[in-house]
Amino acid sequence: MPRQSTEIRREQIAGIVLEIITDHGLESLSMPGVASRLGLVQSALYRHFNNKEEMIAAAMKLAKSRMIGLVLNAVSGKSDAMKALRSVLASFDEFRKIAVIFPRIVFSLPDGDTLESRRDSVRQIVEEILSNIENVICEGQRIGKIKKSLDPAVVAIQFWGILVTANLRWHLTGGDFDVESHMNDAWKFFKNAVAP
Amino acid sequence: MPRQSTEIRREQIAGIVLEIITDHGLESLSMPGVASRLGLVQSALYRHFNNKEEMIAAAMKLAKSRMIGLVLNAVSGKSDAMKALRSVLASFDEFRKIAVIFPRIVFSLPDGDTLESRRDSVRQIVEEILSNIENVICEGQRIGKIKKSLDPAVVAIQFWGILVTANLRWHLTGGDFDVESHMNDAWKFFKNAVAP
DNA sequence: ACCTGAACACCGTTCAAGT
DNA sequence: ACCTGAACACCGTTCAAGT
Repeated sequence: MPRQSTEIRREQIAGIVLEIITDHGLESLSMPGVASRLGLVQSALYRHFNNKEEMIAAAMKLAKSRMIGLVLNAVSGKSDAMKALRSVLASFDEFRKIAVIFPRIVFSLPDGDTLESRRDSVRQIVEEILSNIENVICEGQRIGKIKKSLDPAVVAIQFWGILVTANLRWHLTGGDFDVESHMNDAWKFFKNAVAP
Repeated sequence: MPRQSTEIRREQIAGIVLEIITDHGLESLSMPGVASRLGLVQSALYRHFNNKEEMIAAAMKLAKSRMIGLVLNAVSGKSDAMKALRSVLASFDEFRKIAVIFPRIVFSLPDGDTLESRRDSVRQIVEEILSNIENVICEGQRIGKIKKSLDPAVVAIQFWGILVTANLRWHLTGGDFDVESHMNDAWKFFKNAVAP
């Protein structure tokens, strides 16, 4: 493998780190592992990142942009707010693939500052997603599909709960559970709860 | 620290491991760390457990019994099903303290069999909790407080979602969020959705 | 039966040295 | 400017040896 500029190496490393965390978890992420995928020696990584934590942060940034893109893509161009929300649930499989890394990060718990900065980056992503969903819900209230007395923030969290519980069930069962049923059931429950 | 029987050592170790995972996370769990808390040398632990994984399993078993106890305690002796459910939400703070370890385990992702056996133990616990909640919901349907057309399993998962999202929010914000508001809002939403 | 101490392979990080 | 190779402290596990 030829020499590469730090700019390119940083991108390569972020991609590999994200892939490893997504497919094999944080515990399987090792400097020798990342380095060998690039045909390098582990110490070479320290030219491009100060430490492992910064490599993880770069991977998180990548995941964030993919995640936001996914949500925006799901809701955009839908004829009304309820269809947009349903479409977010429908893209759960892509959602889930990107989202694994967030609980892994949040619940990994190293100590002190490291913890806080990891957690903060996930919190920002979740807040951005929730705010996007909140917008859709407001739109739903405007067109009279969602009860106006409900607080959009509360509804957004309940909606987010559908994705979160599905994600947990998926990981608890190793993917062996009926996603479609979960979504249908949860959606019916949700729709009934928000109906004017 | 004097010599102790394997029986006593296993209990001591399980307690210490659970405490470390709960307070500092799986990453901070080290053989030297556990051993020193008992005034032992790390290799001494291998007399009582075959490896680190079995120590974690013992800690999980401890957490399971505490968790089930908590739920049973919250629902028992309540005058009706809705009060029992609300009381589960009210005990969130204790719930959360015990429950941290589950996502930590589920999302830690070591490889292969280890993963599967860790995940399975958490799945069993979640299923047991869900089945307890389902029973309460059936009771609620019997006394006419919950719409009879709803599938108790679906309602149980929606209810579980309240705890799960609260737990996530708690960890995302480092405990700096209004639990009571979350519970009040979510409960109102839930109650409205299940009302006959 | 319970524990110690030395050893091994592995990991994250540093640093001097190569090109 | 990018990379290698040796070194260090740390971890999980094994094993022979102590009492």
